Amino acid sequence: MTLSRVEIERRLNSFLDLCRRLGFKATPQRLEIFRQVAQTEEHPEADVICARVRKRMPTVSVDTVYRTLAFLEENGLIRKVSRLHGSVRFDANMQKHHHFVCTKCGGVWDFYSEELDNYPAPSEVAMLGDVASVHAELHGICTACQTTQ
Amino acid sequence: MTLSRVEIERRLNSFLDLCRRLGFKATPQRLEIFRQVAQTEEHPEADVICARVRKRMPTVSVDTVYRTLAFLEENGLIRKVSRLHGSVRFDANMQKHHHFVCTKCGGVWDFYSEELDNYPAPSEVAMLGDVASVHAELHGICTACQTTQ
DNA sequence: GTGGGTGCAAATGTTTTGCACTCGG
DNA sequence: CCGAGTGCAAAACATTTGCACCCAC
Repeated sequence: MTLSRVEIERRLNSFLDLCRRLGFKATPQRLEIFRQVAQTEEHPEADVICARVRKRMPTVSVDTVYRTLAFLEENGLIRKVSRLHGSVRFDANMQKHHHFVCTKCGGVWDFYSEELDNYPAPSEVAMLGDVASVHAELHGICTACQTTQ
Repeated sequence: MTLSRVEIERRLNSFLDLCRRLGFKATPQRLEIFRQVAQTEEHPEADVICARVRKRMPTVSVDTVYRTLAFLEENGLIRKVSRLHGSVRFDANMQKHHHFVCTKCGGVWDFYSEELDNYPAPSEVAMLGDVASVHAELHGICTACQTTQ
């Protein structure tokens, strides 16, 4: 699936819509930063986004980029593609396994699933490359956090 | 699955084995750092590991912890459970989707799979909590990196 | 006009690096 | 012994914050 002009347009409109609905300011900086994320499928990092934005708007500061990305994420326009609550963790379990992550407390539990280990990649993926391993992350609320309300 | 004394023992032995086989030094620092990762299932972050190591060996420096974790990872004793190739990336695709990650160039591609979206969590997981979403990451080598050798 | 947003600079937190010293094999 | 490994301090990053100024509404 390639990103169509129509889809990019739709995304930009949903940004303008959000601002209109909730009274946020649709500043040129915000629009440009969002455009740089919305018009690509390559999941760029913050510094890459910053560099691209600055090509068109050289005065935009790094912190505006970070603040805007946080703003866009809070309002559901973009997603941070990071795993396990954002920080690097270490695991001495070298068996094939998957993770259940509690989105409330950040706790992580291992679980095993041959079904996931042997998940046959769709042809779509076969065209992209050879799959060597599968790792799934299930997000939800753990029982402890459910009872603690 | 809880971590048994036997399993911890096995892990520590595989560390000593590695050092013996490949001529690395089994220093007390390395052993203690590895023990802290090997004896828990909670996937601790670097600073947590550092703090725990220092309880028993107060003089261990932060950089030794980082260097040792890197050393252990390079030699397949632990895994870094981290974000897509180490850095936080952003994605404006808000549909349910999954990622194919090239372990060579770090490229990330989206793909869709209803099968994964609707993956029924095993009872093991149902006991841990309620699953709200599934995200799979397939790792492999992309076609471009395969041809570039 | 005015408050939400921005830019700057400085602070913070995390990971890496250079170098001299140490100690495990 | 002697070179791999460590400790220290400083550097290199990435991200956040305080504050004065500005411009979208």
